[in-house]
Amino acid sequence: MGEKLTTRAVDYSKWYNELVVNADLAEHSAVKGCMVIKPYGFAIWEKMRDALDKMFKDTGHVNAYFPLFVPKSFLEKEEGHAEGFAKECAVVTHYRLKVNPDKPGTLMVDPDSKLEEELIVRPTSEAIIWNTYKNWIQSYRDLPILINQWANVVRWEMKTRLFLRTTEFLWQEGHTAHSTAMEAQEETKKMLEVYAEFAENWMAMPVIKGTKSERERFAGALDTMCIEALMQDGKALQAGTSHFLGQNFAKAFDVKFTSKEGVLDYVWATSWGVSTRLMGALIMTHSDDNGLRLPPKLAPIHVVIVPIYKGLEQLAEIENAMKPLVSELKAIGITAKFDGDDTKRSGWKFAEYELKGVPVRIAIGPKDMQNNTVEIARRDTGEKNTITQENLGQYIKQLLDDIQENLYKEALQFRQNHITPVDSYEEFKKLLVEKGGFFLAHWDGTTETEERVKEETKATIRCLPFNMGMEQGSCMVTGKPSTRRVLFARAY
RNA sequence: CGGGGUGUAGCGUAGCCCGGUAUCGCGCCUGCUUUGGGAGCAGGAGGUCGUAGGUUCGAAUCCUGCCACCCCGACCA
Repeated sequence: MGEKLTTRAVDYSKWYNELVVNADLAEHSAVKGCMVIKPYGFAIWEKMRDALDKMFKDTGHVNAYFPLFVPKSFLEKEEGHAEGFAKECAVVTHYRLKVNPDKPGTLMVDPDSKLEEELIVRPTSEAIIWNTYKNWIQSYRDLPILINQWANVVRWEMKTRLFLRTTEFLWQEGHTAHSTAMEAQEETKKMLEVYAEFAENWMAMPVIKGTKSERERFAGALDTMCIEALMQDGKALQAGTSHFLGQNFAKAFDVKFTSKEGVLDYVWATSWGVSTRLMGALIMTHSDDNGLRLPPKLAPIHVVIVPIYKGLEQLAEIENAMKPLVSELKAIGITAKFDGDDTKRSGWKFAEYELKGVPVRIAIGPKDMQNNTVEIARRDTGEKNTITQENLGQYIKQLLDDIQENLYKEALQFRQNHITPVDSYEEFKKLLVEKGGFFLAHWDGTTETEERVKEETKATIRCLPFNMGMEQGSCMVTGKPSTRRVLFARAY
């Protein structure tokens, strides 16, 4: 981990501020872990959401919506699930306020409005959804159910971090029900693949697919698969998870179906989700010291046109000259913005759009007007070229594709340089500090060893990667026999 | 919840030890000059110094209580 990257990690706050601010309502500490997503930041989220939503639909899923509140008794039903989430729940105990008789002008909770049963603001929706599925499923003919929900959830973490761990966050959660274990397992894997494809093709962020160790597994799941990404400061980030829930929730909520053969059995389940954390991942994967670098597929604005002019007449002249280009780009699906704001100087605009991560900038001034040229700058490399105005549309289309690909290549290169096989615990500890990134090491498969590593180094097992062959070896910590390497890293 | 620290303009700060009505930068407003990489100059607006009390002729400064926030640990997508 170089000095520069450390600095850059700190500076993310500046880029974040373009997109989002921490909620700071009346300096109330309770909402400081929440965030206000500004329009530009939300536009990026919408792009991500739309792309994912289409992928879900293309794989046979439909959207629905379930209640925000989960009765406490529902949450209790699946034991592992309940224990996993108990410590981070916001709880509704009353339903009414009244004017405080002792302190006029202030409100107090009306003690007469105490709820019989507390309501939990959903930290995730398995409980409320499985309580609903119970009524929807009787026969194998009712299966599978392939539902996704776009929603907000609340997890009252002790420590929050913008985008990566906010108290309230936006996400999607898929909840599916199947008649066989195999079908549910296939679904779990399928959705993980969808996430991986989205991360790599849309976010230009390479990920490692794998299975979580028992310790890191989702509360209530039999198996958790994940995609793990590497941030520029050498820390790993879990970017998405897909869980095989077995029959745990069906048993907890008594969801049975009659099979074709007339046998009564519990339903098999999966759940999977990604959140606004992905925006953090996007920023921390591609940003440089000048701000964001957005992959064109997720950029709200693809091209910004900055006029350089003296006087409003010249501005109007340039704007007119650029109108056909804006239309041409629009026709081929490229969003272009002409920034004719006369209250900002061109140099200011250059810096501003770099901060915002707009992939392509066109600058055009009197010289260009005379020569029938424009200056084109690409955000990823900073490269600037003066080119003729002929065929600009096609040129830009190609350029955007190049930028998308280049961002992925750069990130992949960085990650490849930061996957280090290690065979001794000493080497592991040394390189973890000096180099950072992912480490492939042998592990004896026990939770005790995993916990010891975490305690001593703050690194955890990110996953047991797919597509990694068996290999005889010995655990780097205990020396006990091991049949495969697993992926370690310090993580967010 | 334990240990440490800090509250001064929209933001970031100096002043506090050693009491005399608050400094500087960014931002904001006005004017002129500028405009091919976050403009320059001049003028201006904006502060119950976290809060309640105490000491004092006089408190941002000293004392006490309260509140809030930040950092380190326990939790975690």
